[in-house]
Amino acid sequence: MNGNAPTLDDVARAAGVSAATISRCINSPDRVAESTRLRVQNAIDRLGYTPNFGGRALATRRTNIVGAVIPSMANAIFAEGIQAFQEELSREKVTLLIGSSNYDPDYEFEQIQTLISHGADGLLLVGSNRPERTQRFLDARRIPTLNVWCFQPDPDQLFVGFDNSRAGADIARLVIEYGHQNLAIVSGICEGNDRAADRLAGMKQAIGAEGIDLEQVTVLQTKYSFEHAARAFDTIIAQSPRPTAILAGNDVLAVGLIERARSLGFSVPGDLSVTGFDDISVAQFVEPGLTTVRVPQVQMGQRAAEELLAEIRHPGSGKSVEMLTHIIRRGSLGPPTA
Amino acid sequence: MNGNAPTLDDVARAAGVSAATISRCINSPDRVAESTRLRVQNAIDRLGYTPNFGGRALATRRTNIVGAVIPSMANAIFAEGIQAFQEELSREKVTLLIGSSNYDPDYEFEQIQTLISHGADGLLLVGSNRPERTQRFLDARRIPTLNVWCFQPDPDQLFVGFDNSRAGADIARLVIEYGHQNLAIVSGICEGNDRAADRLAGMKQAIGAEGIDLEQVTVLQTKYSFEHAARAFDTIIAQSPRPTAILAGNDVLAVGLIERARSLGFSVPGDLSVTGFDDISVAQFVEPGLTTVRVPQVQMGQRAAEELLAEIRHPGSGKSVEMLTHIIRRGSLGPPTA
DNA sequence: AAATACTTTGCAAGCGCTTACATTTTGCGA
DNA sequence: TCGCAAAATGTAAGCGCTTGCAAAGTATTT
Repeated sequence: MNGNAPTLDDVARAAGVSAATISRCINSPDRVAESTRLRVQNAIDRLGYTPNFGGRALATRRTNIVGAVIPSMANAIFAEGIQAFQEELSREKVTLLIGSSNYDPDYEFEQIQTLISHGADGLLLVGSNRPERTQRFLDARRIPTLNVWCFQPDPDQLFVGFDNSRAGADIARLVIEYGHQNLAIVSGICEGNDRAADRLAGMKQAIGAEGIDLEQVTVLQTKYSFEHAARAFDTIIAQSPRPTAILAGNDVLAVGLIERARSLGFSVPGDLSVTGFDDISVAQFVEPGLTTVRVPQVQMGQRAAEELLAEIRHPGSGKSVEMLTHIIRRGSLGPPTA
Repeated sequence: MNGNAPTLDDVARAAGVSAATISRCINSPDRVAESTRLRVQNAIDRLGYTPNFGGRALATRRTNIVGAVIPSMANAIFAEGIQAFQEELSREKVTLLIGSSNYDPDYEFEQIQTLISHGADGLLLVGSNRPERTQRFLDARRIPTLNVWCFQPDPDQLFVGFDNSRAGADIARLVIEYGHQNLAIVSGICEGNDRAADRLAGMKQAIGAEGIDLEQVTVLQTKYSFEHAARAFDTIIAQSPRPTAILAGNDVLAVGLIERARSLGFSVPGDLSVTGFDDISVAQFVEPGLTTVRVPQVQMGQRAAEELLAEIRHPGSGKSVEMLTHIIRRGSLGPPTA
């Protein structure tokens, strides 16, 4: 905040009216006479006045800020959704405060505290299972909170997301339909990440239900990076019998797997099929295109903004929304070669 | 902000001291006697007190928030840099407020106003040429501001970036070295985007300097999307003589060009070379890999945070930093086939 | 024991804004 | 022309916090 920024009083003096009138010009223009409003507007422009945030927050007990804590900004997965979220918010003159947790629950808690101490009127969080401590803090503060990227039929919380488990099951089923019997899964790290855990659980459940022995399915958990995926690939390819399809918990992993496969001379899907999850934009630019689960990020972001704002303005009025995912078929999944 | 949140006075009453003492316990603990501090801390914990942000901001005229306005969050180009920026900030207990401008100067101005009215102590902006009006506003407010993604030897402004023009020239020169004489450029829209404009200018300058007639070089400006790039490709490929290389102002455009080329049956770089700019992660996953200019996003973000914080804490102490780019050679650029 | 310096605490004045209430101005019907 | 309701504006009391200054309490020195 700047020392010499003009204040309401400065504007009032310049326009020859009282501070209250200026305030009204800004907050409820129709309660002010046309002529004064013009004069005031003029003074505001001339002085370059912007309301002081602290003063306003103090007086209204509202900040018009909402906070979001996402696992990482560097990840394309969240970028589009958060962009949509913020566009929707700014339409309502609400500003977004962003923190990122690096997939670490402790760090997430810290970020949540920061956001709240900075006056966030509400919070957008990714996923829903967080440590007791975090949950307690949130409950105590009664800050409107909305969870995205997952969905649970819990009436005490707000969700705008989808069923990761079901989506995981869907894609696993598709792979099996193609005739694959020898599978491997490369998942993200499940600890502290319910989306990853649910996807994995869904996949396993479907695989089991299709009569494949889960003992025979290699499951690796690894960080979301091309390099880690490559390493995972090396482990998997060394096994015998060698899997004919790898289900990845995430497109980044899938792309990493494909790249590694190709650079080692394997053909995808000839020697090996790969599926992803999320449908980030790279998915259509790898060779072959990635068969993956499309997540409605943009809608999710928009809808999340709507519901969170509703909840903030009229507690109790925000609603949970379950969104649907669907599978995008591209070249990376094919039938196994005998 | 919550209605029933405990205030300083509540804590004061609970601890049996004055509000001032509580405030001191929080902000300068060593000016308070050990015994009282303990008692106060106890009361704070018991009541679950957190300082009210508005009150504090009002009293200290500081928010510990910095704002950033980036063209788009959906664009991978900015994601990594901003992530690094925010990590660096949060190390210093400073929070990031983000706005996005959608490459629209008016909207950018609006976002800047929002950020400032929300109390941002400083601002990170992308690029440097903005409308008179915006600049005037910024100057009037004397808000510490730092520009990234570009560099100018202007002592009155802070830059942490690189010379887009030089980088553009570099890549153009490389293409010509490969033997291309028939060139086309697909640039981003230059209006209101000095990075795009500088890159284009640098390319043109280098092309001219190498003795190629600029009149013969088709230059298209288009939005940053795969679709727009595809359309640009169609225009270019219809020309005669047909260019043997296309210089893109950005990796998104380059990837779009390559995809379109391949889907129309052209071989890259056999029939046509393509170069990009930025080295976003897709660049290494397209087929062929994209020859492009690597921009040190992460360092830029980190360094920007350091310098901006310096400038905020001690006006005048922030320094401009010029970073270097270098060309990453991958398969998309090859010699022209006669 | 008195004088001095230092530490610890309290008092109270804002910081810039909103808003209930009071006051003034305006418009309009009688 | 007057009276009155409605519209426009002003007054002033906070919102929760920090901080300069003053007061009170303690320790140290003479």
